[in-house]
Parts: sequence; C-alpha cells; structure tokens
Amino acid sequence: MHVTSAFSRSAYGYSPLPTSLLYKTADREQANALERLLRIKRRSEKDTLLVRQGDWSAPLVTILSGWVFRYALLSDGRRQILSLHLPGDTVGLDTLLTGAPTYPIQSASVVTYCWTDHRVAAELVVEARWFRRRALEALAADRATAESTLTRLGQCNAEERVASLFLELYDRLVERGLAADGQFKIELTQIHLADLLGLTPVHLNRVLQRFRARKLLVMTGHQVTLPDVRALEYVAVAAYPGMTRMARSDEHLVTTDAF
Amino acid sequence: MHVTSAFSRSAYGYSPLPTSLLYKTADREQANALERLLRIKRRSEKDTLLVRQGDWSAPLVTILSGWVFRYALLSDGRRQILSLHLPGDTVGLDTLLTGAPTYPIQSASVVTYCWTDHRVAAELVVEARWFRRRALEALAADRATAESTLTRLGQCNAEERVASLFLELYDRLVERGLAADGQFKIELTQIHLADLLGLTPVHLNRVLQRFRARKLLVMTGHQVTLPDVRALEYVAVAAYPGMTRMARSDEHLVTTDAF
DNA sequence: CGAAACTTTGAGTCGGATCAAAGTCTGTGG
DNA sequence: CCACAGACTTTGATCCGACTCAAAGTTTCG
Repeated sequence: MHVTSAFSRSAYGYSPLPTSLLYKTADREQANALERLLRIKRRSEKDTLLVRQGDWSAPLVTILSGWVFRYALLSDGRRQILSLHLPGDTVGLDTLLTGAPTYPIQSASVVTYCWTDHRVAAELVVEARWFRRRALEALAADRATAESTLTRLGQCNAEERVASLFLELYDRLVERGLAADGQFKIELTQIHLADLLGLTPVHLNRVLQRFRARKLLVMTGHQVTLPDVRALEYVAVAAYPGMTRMARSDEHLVTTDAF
Repeated sequence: MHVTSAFSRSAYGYSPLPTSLLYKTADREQANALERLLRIKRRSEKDTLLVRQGDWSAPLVTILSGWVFRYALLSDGRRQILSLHLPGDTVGLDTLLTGAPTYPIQSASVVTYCWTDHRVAAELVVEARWFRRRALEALAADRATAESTLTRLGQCNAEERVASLFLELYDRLVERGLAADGQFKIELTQIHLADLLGLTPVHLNRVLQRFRARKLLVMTGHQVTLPDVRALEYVAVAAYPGMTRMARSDEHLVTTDAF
C-alpha cells in the first residue's frame, strides 16, 4: 500500500491536501516521522463506527480508501452529517486538543486507513513545527468547510444544496485523482446525502430526478455523472458564485509562517 | 479600561473563556506579552465593517464591549451570519494561519476592542507555547460552535432554532457575568437573528410572538427575558438534549498538553 | 419632527415534509 | 444458483411550516 498513491497534481500546483497528514516529502526526517505515525493500517467494513464519541483512546484516522463521515445525533433520531472525508483526509484532529472526539466517526463504505494513536501524534505536535503547522492547517480547513456548509444549510434551497454538494464532491475527488470528465463513484446512499443536506430522503430523491430530467446530474446506483458541470454550477452559482469553490482555493492562501 | 473586567467565575471553576486571548494570569511574562498584544484599544460605531474579507492587514479583534459577527454574502443579497462574538471573545484567529480573513467582521452594536496586528500575534505563536495553545483552543472552540450551529440549521425547525439560540446566548452571557435571572440585553435586530438562523425576519417574528404568548421568551426592544428557562430548554431539548450546552462544556475537556 | 429602519400583522402561496406503498437492489443462506 | 429478507429508491397524494408580498405600526436617530 503506497502512502502517497492517492495524490495527483492539483489545480494549485503540487500542493498536498491541507486536510491530510499523508503526503510526500523530500525531507528525510519528516518522512520517517510520518512513516512511524502511519505504520498501523486497518480495514473496516461499511457502516462501521470507527471512532466512538468521547472515547479517550480514539485514534486519528487517515483514509487510504473509502469514505467516512462525522455526525451528530438528536434524541429523536434525526441525524446531521457534519463532515465528509475522502481518501487522503485525516479525521479526528480535534482529538489532539480535547483528548476525546466530540462526535462519532463512521464509515460509509469499506475503508482502509492508518490508525494513529493521538498521544503519539500529540508528542510530534510538540516536537516538530512542520507537523504542528500541518495539523493546524487541517483544523483550519475543517472549520472553513464547516462554515461553507453552514451557508449552504442556512441560505440555500434544495436544488442549490444538492448542486453545490455534488460540485464540492467532484472538486475534492478531482484533487485526489479520483474523478475526471464529470464522473465519479459516490460511496453514499441517498439517505446519507439527505442527512448531509438537511433534507428528507424523499425530497432529495425528487430533486435528483429533476436534475436527471434536466440532464444536469445522473446518479445511478453509486455512479455519478455530471454531463454539464457548467450548467450545474449555474444552479448553485445563481445563488452564490463560487461559494463552494472559493472556500476551497482560499484554503491554500497560507502565507503566514506561524505555528 | 480593565483588561480583565469582562470576566467572572464560570460554572466550570475559574476558567478563562476558550475563545479569548484576554484573561488574567499569575505568570508575569505571559501577562506582559498579553499586555503588549492588547495595548491598542479602538472603538467602532454600530454596523461598522471592522475587518474586510481578504484584507492582508486585518487585525485580530478582542472584544471589550459590544457584539460583533462574521458573515457570508451570496450574490443575490442573502446573508448567512456564521458566528457571533461577545465581550471577551477574540475574533479572526484564522487570520493567523491564512494571513487574511476569509469572511468580513461587522459590529452589531457600538464596540470597544483591542486591535492586534496578526503578524505580531503570529510571532508570539511561534515563540510561546502557552500562547500557541491558547490560540488553538480558540480555533477548536470556533469549530465546535460552527458544528453545533450546523446541526441547528440542518435539523431543527424554527421554534427549536430560536429556543436553542437564545439559550446559547444566555449561557455565553452568564459565563461572562453579562446575564442573570433569565435576563440580558441583546445587541441584535430581528434581522440579525433571522440571518443567523436561516429564517426570514417575518417568520422569526411570528415565532417570537408565539413564545411571548406562551411566556417562554419575551424580547422587547433589545431586552430579553426568559421567564422559564427550563420550559424553553424543553422546546429545544425535545429535539436534542443539551445540544447547545453539551458542546459548550465539552470545550473544557482539554487534557492533552500538545501544541 | 420627519425619514429611515425595524417590527408587527394579514392573506395567500409554495417548497419540502409526511405518510404510504410499490419497485429495485444487495446480500445471505439454503 | 436461486429465493428471500432487508435496505434503499422511487412514485403518488396530501399537508403544513415557512416564505412572499403588502401594508400598517413603531422605534430610532439625525
């Protein structure tokens, strides 16, 4: 299993994902440290709880393949999916600070991942500035994502939500070389999508039907085709030009060398 | 103007706000460093843009009095208020990482605040571990808030949203000694509240009328009275027991000593 | 004191939820 | 390899919460 296999050249030059601890480096020492952190590999089935809420021995999870998500549950069963994580992403960095994750992490597909003891990672945070910086960027990127999701839920109607989510997914997968030509495999059910977007599965499905009829987005099983990305962007963009995309590129505006 | 005047004993013992750089410390060196960071005091009128989106010389803002918020604008004029900041809070920490703020910051009332050059703060982040840790906790707390807001917008109906927001505000103000006995001054218009909750002002107003009739929440002008906090909690809690409150107390579960 | 901004109320509409049932896919065991 | 169960998707009918539009009050502030 190649640690760096998930990556490709991104639109921003050869920049590793900000949300990942998993990246190629020329620095020998860094490479060794990362190698040590990412040594333990695991595999989980679909719909498995990878990390329990409040578990003090919860690991950091760095995804090699498959999709996972974090979620909040309400007492009456409603579920809000808070974040979605794709191959390459490192999940659970808040654990470095709090010692225990605030929200559970679950797999949406079969996943392979690196299992990292958060105490070991925490040590490295103290020792190595490059690692500290890396962890921070990931934390900040998570926050940026949360805030653009906030705008999506607070201000957008169902069509805008669906369109912008699929565009975001497409962008993120293209970054990783996991999508091209408007096509990708989506490791989510419509129920996941509904809980992600704050819609009912029934209504989400109707929006998807409508998009299919308009030839904007076809989702058959777990295969997604965006026949006309521009047109789909227009559906989302009519409301907020580049909300999704702007947030993404801004993550790379890192210039301060603090932390 | 006393730097520490905004604080009082919180429910968690004498713990400074995680979202603030402004706190009392016995450590002489820390106190001096903070004093230096917080030297410049400013005052702004209501409805003033304190920090422009993408401004490379944007400061960190530590609020002494008054309320401010960060927001995202859509091209057709819709506005989502992303976060609300009360006296004691430090706003704009993402600038430490990105060099320029992703979203604008605006005052909702007359505010007095400490103006901190983010480059100076960034230096201290590199030099001083205690400060680094502090900045990080604030960043993590912001993210936690964003995610509980996410759940509110994604899963809750209008009444639940209003109830949980007012409870959150009440708690945060009590922490700071700015509210007691179910009473506080709210430095927001109903339009602000609507943009915070993803509702129209008209509908928000109807919910408030309903709450008043039920003697759950009275908002006259900028004065808020919660005659029956328990009952109001029940409106919010029926859906999610302690969503708001849980997230708050979890912020203090800091045990790892990394960063 | 007047203008502008905000709040309140009313009437009507619509997007998305709910409830229900029929299809379809997936996986498992016989 | 087929049959069956359970999970997911699709469709239809109906309902209701929240939005829209509009206008009248009220507060705020110059």
